[in-house]
Amino acid sequence: MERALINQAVNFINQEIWVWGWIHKIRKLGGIVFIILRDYSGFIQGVIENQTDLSEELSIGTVVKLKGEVVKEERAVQGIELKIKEIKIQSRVVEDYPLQINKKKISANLDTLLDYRSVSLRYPQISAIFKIQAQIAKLFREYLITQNFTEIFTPKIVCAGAEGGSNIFKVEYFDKTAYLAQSPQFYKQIMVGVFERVFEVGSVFRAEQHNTARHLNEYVSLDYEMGFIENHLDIMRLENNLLIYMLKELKKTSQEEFKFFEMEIPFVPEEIPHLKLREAQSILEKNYHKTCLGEPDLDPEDERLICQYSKEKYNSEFIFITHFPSDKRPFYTMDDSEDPGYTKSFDLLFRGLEITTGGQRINRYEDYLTKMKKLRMNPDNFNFYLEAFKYGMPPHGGLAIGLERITARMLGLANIREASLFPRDINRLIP
RNA sequence: GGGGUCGUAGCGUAGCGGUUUAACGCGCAUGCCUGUCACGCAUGAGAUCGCGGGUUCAAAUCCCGUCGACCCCGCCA
Repeated sequence: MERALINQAVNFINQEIWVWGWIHKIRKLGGIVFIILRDYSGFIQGVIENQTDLSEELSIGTVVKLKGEVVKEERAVQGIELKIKEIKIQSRVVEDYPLQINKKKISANLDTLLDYRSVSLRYPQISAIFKIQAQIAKLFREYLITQNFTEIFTPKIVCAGAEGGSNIFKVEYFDKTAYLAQSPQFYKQIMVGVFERVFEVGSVFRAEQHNTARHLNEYVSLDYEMGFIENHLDIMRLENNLLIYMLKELKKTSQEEFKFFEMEIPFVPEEIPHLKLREAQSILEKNYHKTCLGEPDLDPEDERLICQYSKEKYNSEFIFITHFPSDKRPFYTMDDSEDPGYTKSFDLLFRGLEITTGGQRINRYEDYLTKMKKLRMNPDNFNFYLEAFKYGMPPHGGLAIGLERITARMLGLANIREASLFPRDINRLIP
């Protein structure tokens, strides 16, 4: 008994096939029983007539192998139907589902969905989020590989944080203290000295005590870093092209999943507009009466307003903000010699939220020493990192995209936790 | 870390201007139903109203504490 996938059933009209999956829904109408079966490829309606005892032991979630004849049936929504002949139960349900996964609308709060994650992930509307997320990660890899990037895998247990400060998790490492990586920053820069162009898809950890709809304490960072650049605009150009590629491909592969969210797959302009932070701030003052000039960053409301502006003015849901002040960016950020006090760094905002930070990095050993001295950092603590710069490092830069953030914004999810299979936040460690 | 809101059957909610058998929808169980696709109809089970204390003749309802959740802000992807 070979398995047929549900979405292939249409190729077996008037033939008997075995399909394997979960009972998704049962509708008993007396002498006739309709059963919706779910496998990873889709749904099919099965029908039992005259021997309804076949359905007696079935409940929502029962895992079965089903034998039936595929027939054309106009009365069925999909136009085909499976006339069930035999049912082999593989696994029974021990308890009723705490959530109803077969309704058009999900009627549960986020907290409940997360508490019963193994169940809630079986909602077609919820699993679609992660189908799309998998596509986003795949397309990120795929595109960068076409641009001759090499994928790298860097340690997540580290001896020092890239950003420093208190937002770093401590872990016991035998008789030493180690930390969970906040970013692959140091390692991807080191690897520019090897492969010139590298990328990584991996988890990063932030011990910040935040509790918001856009923060997680563990998230997936899509990173890349590349050598021999002119300036930060090269990094932005590549991200622009990456996004064009991603969304073009998503349009081909994920149209079905997007339907659940009633969201348009976003359009990426040939050239995403960019503004210096100060330009953005004076626009906010002029157009929206916000007083923010001189602030070192945009606050969440500013981000929403500037995205609104970008949409209206440039017809772009994406906008780059560049030239953040030197003292608000990490030590490895390159200053812009033509704009003293400001850096060759940028954020990418998408639908009101920052989804990327990047920029050009310092690449000369002496410049690191000068910068670290100025910031009263001890270079001895970063020997493994600085070593790479002693032996020749080209001008380079890179960025990081928050996978959950881009997923959430693309699908219009209100809370970033919805875009994480098993989110880690300030009070959630289970599941 | 600061501010705000909220905890009532498995899930989503109503009741909070004090006195009932704590209500409704979904789900579940039983029965009826041969074209359902939010199937329908009938009957039924299921809640020490987050927890602890207080006020009162009387508390889901008011007060205090506690635990948990959600939203906003700082910080960030």
